[in-house]
Amino acid sequence: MVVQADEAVFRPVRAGNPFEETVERLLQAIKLGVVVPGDRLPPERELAARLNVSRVTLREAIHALTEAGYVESRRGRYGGTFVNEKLPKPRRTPAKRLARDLADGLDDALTLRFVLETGAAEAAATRELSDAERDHLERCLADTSAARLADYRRLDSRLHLAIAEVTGSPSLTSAMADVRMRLNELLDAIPLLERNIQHSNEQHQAIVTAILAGHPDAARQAMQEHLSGTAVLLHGFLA
Amino acid sequence: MVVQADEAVFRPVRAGNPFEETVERLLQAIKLGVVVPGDRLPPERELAARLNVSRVTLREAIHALTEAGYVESRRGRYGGTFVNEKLPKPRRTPAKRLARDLADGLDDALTLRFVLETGAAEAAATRELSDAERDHLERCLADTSAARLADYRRLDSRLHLAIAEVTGSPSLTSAMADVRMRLNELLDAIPLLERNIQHSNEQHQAIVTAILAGHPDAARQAMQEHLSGTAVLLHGFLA
DNA sequence: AGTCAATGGACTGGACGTAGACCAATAGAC
DNA sequence: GTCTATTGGTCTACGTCCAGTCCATTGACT
Repeated sequence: MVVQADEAVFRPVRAGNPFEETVERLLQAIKLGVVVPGDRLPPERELAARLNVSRVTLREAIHALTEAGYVESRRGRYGGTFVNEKLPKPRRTPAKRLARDLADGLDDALTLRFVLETGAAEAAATRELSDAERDHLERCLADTSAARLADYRRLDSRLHLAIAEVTGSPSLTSAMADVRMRLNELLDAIPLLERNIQHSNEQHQAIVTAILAGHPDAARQAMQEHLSGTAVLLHGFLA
Repeated sequence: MVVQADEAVFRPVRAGNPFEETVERLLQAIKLGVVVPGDRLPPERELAARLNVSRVTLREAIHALTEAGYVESRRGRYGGTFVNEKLPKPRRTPAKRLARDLADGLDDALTLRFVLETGAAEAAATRELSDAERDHLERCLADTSAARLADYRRLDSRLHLAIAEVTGSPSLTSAMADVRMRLNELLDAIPLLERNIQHSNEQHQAIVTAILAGHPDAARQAMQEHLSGTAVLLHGFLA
């Protein structure tokens, strides 16, 4: 039984090379809706510094995303790298890959997500929120409600991330972003239905209302119900 | 308000160089009680593979820990790298460093810890536990209760980690190990009192009992009370 | 006493990542 | 129209890290 803690502590120090990690991060920003189509990424020099990567490596990552159709770069003053208006469709992950992920860590990811998201909802409802934070939450909620089917996953992620943001804990936000990326890959394999969206929107409303009203228990409860939906969906489709 | 999510997503891809990260990981294993004095670390070749680091880099890290007095290496078959019986005292972090950490991320770390640990306690109580897992939990609880003052922090960490382990989610365990390392540095600056320990042990007992009985709400509640103790302690001493 | 498998210790060539300087283009300011 | 600050694009010299190989040592087993 020392085994399990070993696994956690002696896990890889770094997942891949800096290039791959950087690509993953930029994809995270796009797929989780942190930067939306039309947005400009920070200048290469600044972004490289923030990611703690050399400019060369960052440029290679950007180049890869350009080839994949996610971004476009323009030179000159007031130039920069911009997120495309038309994002490429997520390609369906091969079934073999899904099966591996399933055996590997579906329950792991779902457990962690449950803990992080219900905890974030509770923590957000506990805190005293500024006006800007309240506006931000409501804006994200409205955006998600109005989202078309193609944009739904992205704006839904953005809303959940916004809840993490208003806890005031960047580490919590990062952790949630990471686990969401892991799950989104699996979710992309599952069809998104109109009535699921409607139900989802109602739950979002309940969650945000509880947070803004400062009701931690209600917020946690609402988030818990919301998450159980996708959890059974994933288990149903993949198990 | 896009700022906060930016910070989370565009955070550094890697904290330091592989050498530093590796040292940090090995220290984590020792300081959180995953490996105890007298234990042998996995062979260099295996450990390097698991950490995804070259053997050279791992050896440099081990060398650093040897110099610092944490481990000792012996050659030959049945040799290896062993954790010293007498561990070096954690050196008091300079007040300036503490002040920085305080401003930087005390609330961040405390929020994340709260979310992870209460969530872990709840998740552990929700799961069906194997006999081995129940034994492991009780063993860790007993070890902590019997701990002498000098060993308390380490065995306490080990117990909390054990709770994460029995959730069955390695990612959750890793996340808890990381945030605990961040907080332990601060806790080392605070004197440990006998009566705090006694109180702590009673709370541990309540938490483990609730988990073994399969009472998620009680487990969460007990953990919440347990954590609030050190939270106010830290705020009191550092704020 | 001898054997041998497992382990730490040491070396080398090559790939990858970095830092820093410099070039090229662009759009607004004047 | 010209200037100029800002941004992406390119190149070079240097460090770090890695994969692979071989050596040195040890202690249990025969």
